[in-house]
Amino acid sequence: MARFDLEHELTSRGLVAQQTDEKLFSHLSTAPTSVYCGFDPTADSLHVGNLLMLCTLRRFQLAGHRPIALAGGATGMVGDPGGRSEERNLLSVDQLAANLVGINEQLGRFLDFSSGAGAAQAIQLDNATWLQPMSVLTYLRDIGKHFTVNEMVAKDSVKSRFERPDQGISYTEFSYMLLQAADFLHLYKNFDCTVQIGGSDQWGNITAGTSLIRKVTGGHASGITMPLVTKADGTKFGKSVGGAVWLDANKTSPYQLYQFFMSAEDQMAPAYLRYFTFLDDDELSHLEVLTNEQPHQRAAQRRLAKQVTALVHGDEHAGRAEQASIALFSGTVASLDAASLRAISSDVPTSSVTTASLSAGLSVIDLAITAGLVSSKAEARRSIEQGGLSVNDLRIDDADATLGAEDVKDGGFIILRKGKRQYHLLTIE
RNA sequence: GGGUCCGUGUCCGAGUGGCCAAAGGAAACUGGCUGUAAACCAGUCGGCUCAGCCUACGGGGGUUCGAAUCCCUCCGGGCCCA
Repeated sequence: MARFDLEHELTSRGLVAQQTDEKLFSHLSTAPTSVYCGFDPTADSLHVGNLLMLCTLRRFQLAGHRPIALAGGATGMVGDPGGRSEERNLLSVDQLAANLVGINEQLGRFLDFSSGAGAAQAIQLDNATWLQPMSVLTYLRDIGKHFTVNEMVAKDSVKSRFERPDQGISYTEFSYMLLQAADFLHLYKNFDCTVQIGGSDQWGNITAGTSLIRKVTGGHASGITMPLVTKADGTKFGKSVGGAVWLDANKTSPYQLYQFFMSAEDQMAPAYLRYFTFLDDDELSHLEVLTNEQPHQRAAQRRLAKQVTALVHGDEHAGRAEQASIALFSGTVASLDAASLRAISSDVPTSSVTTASLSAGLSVIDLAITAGLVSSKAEARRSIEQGGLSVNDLRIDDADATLGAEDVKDGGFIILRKGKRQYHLLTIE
C-alpha cells in the first residue's frame, strides 16, 4: 500500500476542522497507530451523513493506520445531547445485532477488514461489550472521578441545553460524554488507539476522552474533527426526496444515490468531491475550474455521482445508474426501447401491476400511490392539478384519468414521473 | 413533598368557548425561469366516497347547543421552594 502524505491529504481537502495538537501529523507520519470513529447503530444501514467519516477513516487506512469502526451499541441507548435528539429508546439485543450486521457489511466497502491489510487491518467493535458490564461504582470511581461538573457544563453540547428555557437535560444524556471518553480510554489501552475522529459537534466528547486518557494513564491521545457537511445555504446535508439517503441499496437504490449527488449544488460540488472521492489534486482542481467556467455542464456533479456510487455500490451499479440517468434525462423516455427500459428497471424504483387489473382500467391516482410517488390521493390530485404528474412523458391533466392496456409500452412498462426527476417504472405481470 | 408555568399540525410557534383543519415562520412538494443547480416568482402543504364528511390541538373523563380554548384526573416537561 502506497504511503501517502496524510496531512496533505486531509488539509488540502478541507477535512480538518479542529485538532487537539499541532504536532499530531508529524507523529502520525512516523509510526502507524489506530484511529477510531463512532457510528450510531440505530438503523440497519448507514447513510450519507456517515460518508465523510467513512472516507476519512479510509484515508487513514491508506496511510497505513488501523481504522476502528466503533458501533455505539451502548451509547446509542443514551443519546448524545448535542443534537436535538429526544430521549432514546433502548435497542433490543436482537435489533442491535441485526443493525451491526448491516452496518458491518457497508463498512467493508470503505475499509479493508481482511488480514491482507496487515497492521492496518480494520476492526469493528461494539462499545456495549465493555460499557454494559461496567458497574455504576466503577464508572463513578474510575471515570467520573476525573471530571468536574464545571467543565462538563461548559461543553457546548450541554450548555446549549441549559440555555433552552423549556427543556433541561437528563442525567443520562449529561453522562454521554463520559461514556464516550471511557470508550476512547478503553481503545487506547486495549488497541493502542491514539486518535479519534468525528464531526465538529463531537469536539467536546473527543477532548473529554483525550483528557481522561492523560489523567488515567499519563499517556497522550489526540483528536481531529471534520467540518460539518452542509448544503450551500447551510442547511442539513443528506436529505432528499423521501427522506434520508441510505447506503443500503434496498433503502436507496444506486440510481437514487447517483441522482442525489448529481443534483448537488454548483457551489458545493467541488467541496463534496474533495470530501467524498479519492481523486488526485490535479483532477480536483480541474473539475473545480470546469464548475466555475461551465457550470451548466455539471462535470463535477457527474464525476461525484459516479465516484460515490461506485464506492458505495461498486462499479457495475455505478455504471448502470449513470446509464439510467442519461436515458431518463435525455428527455425522451417514451422513445426508449424495451432493452434500455429493462436495463433501467433494476435501478429505478419499480412496482408491478397485473394485466387483469390494468385492462379493467386503473386510475392514475391509485398508481401514483402504489408507486410511492405521492402519499395520499389528495396529494396525487394536487400534483395533477399543478401539472406535476406524467405518464410516458405525457402530462396528465385530468385527475380522473385511467390507464389501460394501450398505455403499456414495448417490453411491458409504463413510465410514471412526478415533477422533474422522480421516475417510477410500472411493470406489467 | 409544596408552588407555579407549559404540552398545538413535519419542526418552531400564535390562538385561550362558536367566524379553527387552527395565524405566522421554517422545511417539503408542484409549476415558471434555468442547467436534473442556486436565487427568485407563483401555487400547494391532515385524510376521504371532496360544494360534504371524518380525524386532529399530550391521554382519559366532564361542563356546554357548541371546547385547542372551561373543570377533573393521569402522563410528560420547565422553573422556584423544601
